[in-house]
Amino acid sequence: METLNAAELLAALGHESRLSIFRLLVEAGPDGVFASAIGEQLGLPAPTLSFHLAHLSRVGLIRGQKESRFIRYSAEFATMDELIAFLTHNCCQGQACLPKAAACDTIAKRRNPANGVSADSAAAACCKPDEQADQPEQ
Amino acid sequence: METLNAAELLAALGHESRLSIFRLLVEAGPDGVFASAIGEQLGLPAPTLSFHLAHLSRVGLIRGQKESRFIRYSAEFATMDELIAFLTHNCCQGQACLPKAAACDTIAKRRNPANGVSADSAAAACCKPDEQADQPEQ
DNA sequence: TTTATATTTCTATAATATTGGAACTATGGA
DNA sequence: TCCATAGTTCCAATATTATAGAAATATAAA
Repeated sequence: METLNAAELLAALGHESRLSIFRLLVEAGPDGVFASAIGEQLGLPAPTLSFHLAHLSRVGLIRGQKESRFIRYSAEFATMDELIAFLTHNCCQGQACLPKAAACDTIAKRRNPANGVSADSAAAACCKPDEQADQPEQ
Repeated sequence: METLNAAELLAALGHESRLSIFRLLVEAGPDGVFASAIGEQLGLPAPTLSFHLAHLSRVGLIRGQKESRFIRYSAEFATMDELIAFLTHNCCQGQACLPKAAACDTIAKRRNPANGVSADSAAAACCKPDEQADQPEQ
């Protein structure tokens, strides 16, 4: 992911209504939520909601799937994943940047086909060396 | 972290120049970089750079430490950490939301005082159940 | 004390984003 | 067909943000 692209994603999330929408969809999971339900839960007028949904869709953070009269929106987890990877990539030149972060030894299992995606996420916004070839620039 | 606060952080990062500054500081590590060096590397006029540094400082993503005539800026890793935690918190109601993410079993070591902060970071922007009491709302 | 350097503040301008009412389109049910 | 509902697009007012020159401040070196 390039800086410009990452900045677009971050800017899309950098608005209270859009962040609320995205978080709602992240918590909802892959099944997503109908647009009308989002608007109801967040109390947004339809045109405003539509504007923000379009913005989030345009940058690829959510996706809408039409179902008869409704549109079911869901989070694009892969995009969020890439964004977080960008933010934390090559932190501190791959050195342990936090005093306590001595045990940076679980990287190998990241995206290991054997166990899929590991569960640690926000653990350390740091310490992800380059040598592991984990999408250094895709 | 509240939604409004997280949105402010994301908005701060949602600008190409500021994101470049922040990434530069993340890669630089805890020692940070002098403001002048940042401006040189990114080719930003001094007032523009100052404007963006002030913005990032205000929201707490970076910190500036004066050293004689210079100011040494460094990333606030803890803030980035909290932001990523907010983004990924309670994803998919704590269920595995990605087909492959069956092995969500390494959460317990998150922030374990024994090994400090674990190395996995961008691994899965998902699957962080609530039950672990890992800052659900601080 | 003068000068150079690092950085900020002031300022005006330009560009961009947000908002929601009104009107429109699409779909399904009566 | 007619109506209700879900959602979008249009539009204009408003608000916010970014930009960089010029001037100001602070520090150190000559």
